[in-house]
Amino acid sequence: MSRRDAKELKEKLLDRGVALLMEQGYHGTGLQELVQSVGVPKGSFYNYFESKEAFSAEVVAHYIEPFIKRLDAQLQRKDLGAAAALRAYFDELIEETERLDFRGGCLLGNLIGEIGDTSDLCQTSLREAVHRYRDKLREGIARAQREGGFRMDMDAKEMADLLVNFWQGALLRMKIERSVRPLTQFCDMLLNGYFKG
Amino acid sequence: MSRRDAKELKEKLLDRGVALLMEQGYHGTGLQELVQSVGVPKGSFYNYFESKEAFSAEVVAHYIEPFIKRLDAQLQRKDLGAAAALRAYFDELIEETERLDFRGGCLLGNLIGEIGDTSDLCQTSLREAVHRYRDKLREGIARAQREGGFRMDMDAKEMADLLVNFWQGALLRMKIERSVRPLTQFCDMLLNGYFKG
DNA sequence: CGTCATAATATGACCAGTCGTCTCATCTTG
DNA sequence: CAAGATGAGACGACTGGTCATATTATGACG
Repeated sequence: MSRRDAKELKEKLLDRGVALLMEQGYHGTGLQELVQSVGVPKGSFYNYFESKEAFSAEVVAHYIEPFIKRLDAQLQRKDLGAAAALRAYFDELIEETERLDFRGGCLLGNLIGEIGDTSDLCQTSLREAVHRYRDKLREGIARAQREGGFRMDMDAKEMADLLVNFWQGALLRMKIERSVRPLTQFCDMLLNGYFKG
Repeated sequence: MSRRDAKELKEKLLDRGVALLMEQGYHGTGLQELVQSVGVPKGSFYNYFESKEAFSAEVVAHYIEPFIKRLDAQLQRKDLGAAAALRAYFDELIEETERLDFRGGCLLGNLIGEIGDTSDLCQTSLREAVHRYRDKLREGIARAQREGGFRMDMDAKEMADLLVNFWQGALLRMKIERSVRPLTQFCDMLLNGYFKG
């Protein structure tokens, strides 16, 4: 197998890892299941990753990047202010959640709950991923403040932290209620309410 | 072993189940580990519980009850209004979290993330536990509204949902930041801010 | 340009251990 | 004596991880 294929293979493993860890969690997902469903021999896995734990830490980083990109894409839109772009971004996520029948939620939140204080490696990876996400949100919030869409008497970073944390909580609740209600309530309360001042 | 002892044994299994599921999650906890640490032979477990899944569903109910009792105890205090009692309750939890070195979080949140959409039995049990907790919070919030401590222009049930969901999110964040900051931010923003109107 | 020794990588059978579940002969108790 | 509790262990499947072997890529040399 050539080196180029090898890179694609690693990508495939990470992609599949996102899906499996989302569906079944860390301990619920076996390496055998992972490699078989990708078509990689079991032993080969360890050519690409040190361990299941190290693999999962990479999966976390692999998972969050597209969300940051999508958020950034909304913030780049010329037809929307930053406040409206944030709302558009979360509306997008809510719609997606509904399409997926309220399954999954956020891989970061799920893994934090399951192994957030038992795996140092994953804890670090999870913290860094959350911080990158938070920083992108802060960017949008700060611009919304300058544009007059959001209140100015709060630190943008603090607001971004509220947003991230509350969103995680709303996603958990969504999973057991099987309803978008917690998510829309989140938007109404923060983006359309508290943050407007 | 007499019937009375048997009842104590079941209680012991549930208590230990709370601790183990909290530390290691559902798939991370083995029945063998559970029964050995309680001193029950492995086979006996199935006299008390149908399956690991049914056991976990019972653990969930067993877990939440003390929290509801503690919240109720604060609400019964004659020296505090309902708003202050709620704040006192969460302050108590925050202090406890710090003592435990930011470990664990909330069993409900952790299990929702891990198996909230793969185990129907547990999903139901989790939803019911959250609802009981939410209803007790609503009780306090409604009284705080009547006493003039909280804003009146919002439904108490909706406010209780916000409280529960946001608290779960803050607990997740606390775990990876290893700091009470997300929890105090939660109190400041909701109890001392948004809810006062 | 072709050859080939060597280095790098891929492979999958295999390890020791654990999983959740269930059985059943034996023992305890009302 | 009947009914339930016990406890040792069987069950097949699976766990994360290893390693000797097989395959492939490499680059100096003829």
